[in-house]
Amino acid sequence: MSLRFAVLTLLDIEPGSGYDLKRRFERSISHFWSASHQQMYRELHKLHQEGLLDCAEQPQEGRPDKKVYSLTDAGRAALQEWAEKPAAPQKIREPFLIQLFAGHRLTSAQMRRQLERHLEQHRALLETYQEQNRRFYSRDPEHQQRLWLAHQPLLLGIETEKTWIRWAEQLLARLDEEGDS
Amino acid sequence: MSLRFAVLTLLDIEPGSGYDLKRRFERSISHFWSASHQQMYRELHKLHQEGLLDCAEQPQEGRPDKKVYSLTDAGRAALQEWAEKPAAPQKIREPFLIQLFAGHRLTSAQMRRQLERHLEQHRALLETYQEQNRRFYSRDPEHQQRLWLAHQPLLLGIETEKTWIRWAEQLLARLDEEGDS
DNA sequence: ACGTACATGTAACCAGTTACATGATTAA
DNA sequence: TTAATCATGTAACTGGTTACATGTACGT
Repeated sequence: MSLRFAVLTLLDIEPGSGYDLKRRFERSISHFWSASHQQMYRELHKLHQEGLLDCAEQPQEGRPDKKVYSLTDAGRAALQEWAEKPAAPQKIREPFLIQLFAGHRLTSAQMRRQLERHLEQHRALLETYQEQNRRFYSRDPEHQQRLWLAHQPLLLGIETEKTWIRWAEQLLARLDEEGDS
Repeated sequence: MSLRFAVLTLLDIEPGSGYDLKRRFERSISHFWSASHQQMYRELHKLHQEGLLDCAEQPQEGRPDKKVYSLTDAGRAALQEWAEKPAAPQKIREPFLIQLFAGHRLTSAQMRRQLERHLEQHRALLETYQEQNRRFYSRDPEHQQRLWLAHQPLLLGIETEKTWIRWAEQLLARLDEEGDS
């Protein structure tokens, strides 16, 4: 259910084509929800069929035609209704933690490598989040004011990554203490 | 792919039936990976077919027969191989953050209600995690020593929940400041 | 000649959820 | 007699991933 409302939300802010949407997804929603272009197109067709979206075909020169989607009244109503409803909190799904759980099958050196690899990945992710954060604060105050709510997930992302990194560093320190036991 | 290795990991620690597995899942792995009993049975059948599991049928009195699964050599090899391999870090998938993103469709009172509802849920989750943590530390030192690695995901869960709660509280405070703008 | 951006799709498959089905035992 | 626990499953559906397909334009 979530993808459809992510799509409706983006098109509510500004109409666009499937291709457009994909890019806007990557720049914003992808921090907390991702989707491939195939999913996007499938969802757009379904939403169109159900009458939640209008579709205007725009012929273009030298490029494939564009299908520009926008919300119908029914679409806006559906989005509104969903936005007010409680959303079920998701559980963590992290394969790496299953590997930790299976840790008795690894030597402590292998375990270290696994942890260090993940640390690297999370540090890199933190870096890109912080970069995006800096970009946000370097824009004009009007922009910051207008989009402050939409900016909050990024802040959560930053804090979550820091938490993960702290945890992994402590675990590494503990692995050192324990030696090869 | 993760479910199959979660199953293999649990059966590597101790053989058991599908029903057993389900309960052990709930007590341990479910903090970071969940599955329904249907998924479990399906996975067990597949793993058995592929020769990664042995199955011993145990007739019981007054109860349905039990199928006790345990790893074959091939199963242990597959688990080992997977445990050494890098695991792709998962992205956050949190519908609530999409709702935040669609925040312009809500009044700030509605937004407050949504946030408070989520805060409650995360506080409750933190409580149950901390309860499990206390139980762990109340057990004998030998037990703590033996399972310290498997206990780490719970610590991560606790810190993650705290982070979430801090973030939501700050957001609430900010909503108050902004008033009904 | 090669890659990237623009633009849209089909098909097959895998993973996860929901609903339904069966049937004995035990404790309130 | 009602609900919970033990124990295993089928079927239909929804959501997500991977692979494949097509074709122009523009820069290097």
